[in-house]
This record gives sequence, structure tokens and C-alpha cells, in this order.
Amino acid sequence: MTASAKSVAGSDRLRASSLGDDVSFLLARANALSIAAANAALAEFGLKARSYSVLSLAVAGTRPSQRELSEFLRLDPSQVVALVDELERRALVAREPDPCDRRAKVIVATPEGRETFARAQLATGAAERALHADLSEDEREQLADMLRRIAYPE
Amino acid sequence: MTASAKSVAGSDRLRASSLGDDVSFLLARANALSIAAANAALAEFGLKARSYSVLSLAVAGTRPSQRELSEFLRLDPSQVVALVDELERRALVAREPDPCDRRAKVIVATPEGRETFARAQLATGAAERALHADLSEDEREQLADMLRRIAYPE
DNA sequence: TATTGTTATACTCTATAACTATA
DNA sequence: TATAGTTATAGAGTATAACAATA
Repeated sequence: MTASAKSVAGSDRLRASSLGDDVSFLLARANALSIAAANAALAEFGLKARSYSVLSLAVAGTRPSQRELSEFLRLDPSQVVALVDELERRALVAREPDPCDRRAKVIVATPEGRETFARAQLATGAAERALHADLSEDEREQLADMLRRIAYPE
Repeated sequence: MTASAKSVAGSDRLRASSLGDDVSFLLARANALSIAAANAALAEFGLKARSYSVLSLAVAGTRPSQRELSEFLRLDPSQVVALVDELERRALVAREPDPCDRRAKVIVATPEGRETFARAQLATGAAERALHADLSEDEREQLADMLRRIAYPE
């Protein structure tokens, strides 16, 4: 958390500037609030947005390798090592050898990992709904669709 | 830049996971691409997203104090000091005493700062349009409106 | 007593290169 | 020769506390 909610009114007049209408700027600010809300919701599970993402992909059962996690999450392979180390230490995921490639390690969730994820998903879902409170369900879907076209250009 | 564009196909199958439909996750990924594109466009001007934002608000003529910049940009006051130091060192902005409050310093753009900003704005505008190439003008406005309601909840 | 700008410091995050074991 | 995972390290980004000048 950066600035307190103290005298927020003091900087409100800056919203009229061209920055305040810049889609990139709005995207950055919306994302900052989104991450803050997600991390707050995940704190009680000892997770953050990053580790939650890795756990989510492990739970999904797609048996990703660390390399795939690295590419999909746009993280350096060395960062994935640290994230998996932590989750494995807490027995939420396990590294399994890939029978097709003895170099690769497949990340799978443990039963405890699946249970923790289920509860964490409820918490982040609630936080997300609170953040999107001003949007209708139709708008949420529209938003997701547009963001997807930006995030995954054909 | 994190993962190379080498074997992106390798992680595409992970998109089918629940994470791939998570609005917060899409928001984070779209923002990461947006910042990367903006920073690439700003590099030739020796600017980054942060310093560009400060320069933009200085150019707007609203005469923000550092405290206001800190609140509006959600940055710690000490970070604003560093950003303004750098911009002032390059003579793009100047600190002026606030006649109403001798503690405060008002940030104003120099003529050179305005000129640099004008060129930088063209570059970021082009990068943004490229990033939103799949969106119509109507959709862009819709997106901005929805992001604004998330970023600035009433 | 509270606030603005500042400095110092530590902590997290991110990027890079080198190493190993496999392919 | 190239790739998956790992380690080490340095740089950028972020958070916290303390301070001087002013309100």
C-alpha cells in the first residue's frame, strides 16, 4: 500500500489532465488496485499473485513444466524455481519427473495444494467482484474479451 | 523483456486453464505488454512510464506539488523526489516555491520539457494504437470507461 | 502537533550470466 | 549444439523510518 486514503481529494484535480484519459495509464492504475486487492485476499493463505498463479496452473491438471510456467506467466525461469521451491516446501505442489524428457520437471498440486487453492480462489473471486462492483455482468464479459485481445494478440 | 518469442506455442495450451479466463490475470498481462510497449517507445527520449507520467502532469500546467504527484501516481514521496531530481537534472522540469505554502514545491515543465513531451506523446500514442489494433474506436472508448470505473471507484 | 520534501536503508522484484544434466 | 532447471548476483523497483523546515 502506497499513499494513504487521507487527503485523496488533494490530487483529484490532476485527473482532468491528459494522463487521466490515457488508456495505458488507466490500465496501470486498475491493475495496481487489482493486484493490491488480490494480495490482500491471498495474505491469509500465505500466497501472493505470483504463487497463486503457479498453484492455479498446477491444480488445473495440465501438468506444466517449469519452462511452460515461465513462458505463460512471463517470468524468468529462475523466478519459477523460487516460486516452486516455496510452494513445494509448504507441500502444496510437487516436482515430478517428465517421462518424455528427463531434463524437465512437471509441477503437480498435492491434495493440500488443491484444498488451499479452492479456498484462495473463493477469496480472490470475492475481491475481484468487489473491485468490479460498478460493472454489470455483461460489461465484465466485454472487458475480459477486450483485455484478452490485447493480452493475446493473434 | 522476459521470455523470448521463441517457443510461445509451448505454453499456449495453458491458456485453457481457469487462470486464462481470470479478468485480474488478463488485466495484469495486458498491463505488462502495455508498459513494455510504452517503455520501448520512450527509450529514445530517455524516459520510462514513471518519468513520462510526471513530465505529463508538469506539462499539463496544473502546477502539481510533489505531494499531489505522489498521491495521484500512487508512488511514495521519496520516489517522486528521485523522479523529479532526474527530470530537473535534464532541465525538463523545474521546482518552483509554492507562494501559498513555503514547504511545498510546485513542479513545472520547461520549454524543453514541453517539447520533449510532445514528441514522446506521439511515440507512446503510436505504441498504444498498435497494442489496441484489434479494437475498434468504440471499443477503445468502452474499455477506457470501464477501466476508469475500476481505477477510480466512486 | 501535523505536513512537505528529503535522505537513508532494507527489502522485494527482475534481469543476466554461468553451470549441470540431459537432448 | 541446444534446452530444462538451477544458482549466484546485481540492478531496479518499492516500502519504511527518521529528519529539517514550515504550517
